[in-house]
Amino acid sequence: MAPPTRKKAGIMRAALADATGCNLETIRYYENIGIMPAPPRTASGFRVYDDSHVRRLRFVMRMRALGFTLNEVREFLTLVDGGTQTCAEVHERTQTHLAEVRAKIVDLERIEKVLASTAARCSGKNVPDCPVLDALNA
Amino acid sequence: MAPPTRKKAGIMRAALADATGCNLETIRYYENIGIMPAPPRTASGFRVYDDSHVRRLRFVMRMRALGFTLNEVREFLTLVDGGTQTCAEVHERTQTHLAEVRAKIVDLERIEKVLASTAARCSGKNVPDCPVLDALNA
DNA sequence: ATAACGTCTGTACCAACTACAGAGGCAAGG
DNA sequence: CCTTGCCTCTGTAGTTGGTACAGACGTTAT
Repeated sequence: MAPPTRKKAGIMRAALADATGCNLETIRYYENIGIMPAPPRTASGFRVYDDSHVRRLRFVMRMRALGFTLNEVREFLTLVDGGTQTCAEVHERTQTHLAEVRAKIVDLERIEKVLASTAARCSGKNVPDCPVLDALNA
Repeated sequence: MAPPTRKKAGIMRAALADATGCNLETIRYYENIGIMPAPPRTASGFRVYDDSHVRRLRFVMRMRALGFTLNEVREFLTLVDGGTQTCAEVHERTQTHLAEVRAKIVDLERIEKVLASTAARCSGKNVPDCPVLDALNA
């Protein structure tokens, strides 16, 4: 029943996509740009993934969901892979990213205010004279 | 002293960039994708802009600064150029965009919370065990 | 045997620019 | 007159983070 080796089952690309929710093509893309390691292949050239790939891809996807760029993901992975990472380094990068996120929020809130107040001046009627366009032209 | 025609002075690309704060290359790009009209040229092929171009480019830049996509800009410009635009249409598109901006803010605030609370669990000390990475791996 | 998938590769496409190479225009200095 | 130097022109490639083909194989089921 058990195959010759007891090593992790081994799944193919579509199964990895299923297991992680990642897009099929994105997996290959991540391999190409060095975010995911090149997995072993079957004799006929098919990629074979295991639990470690599932874990790594989930890690990547969590960082992306938190708005980290792929470069930032790469840096984190380097720290992790090197085994020499310190909490201090990770903390600092996270704080930097947090500051960027907060800056974006401030920016969007400024935009929100302008849009809301401009739109509020609009009658919404079918008239050719529009305060929104006037504001943009001013 | 006055040139044969009294038409607007006529400025070149770099001057338009200066007048608007737009990047030099972006002006040509906007022309290529139909956001800016192709201006008249000198005999030797240099683009000659006037006040109308300055106004249009400023309009585009304001919309971009408010987070509208170039497609949205194009739509607004079509409404304006057609002369048939109604305030109602402009208002609706602005409201749609406003809703998108608000959704982005909500999204970023969620990210901000996760990042802040995760980072807060971090000692910041030079230890190899990192709660941030643990959280990303969980 | 053959249909119906799955996987492989490379490549092109999206937004919204930015940058660069290589050619040519144009004015001023020597 | 010629050169220097800056301007403009064109097309094309690079950026980020993917997505989507096309066309060629591999694998499995009937």
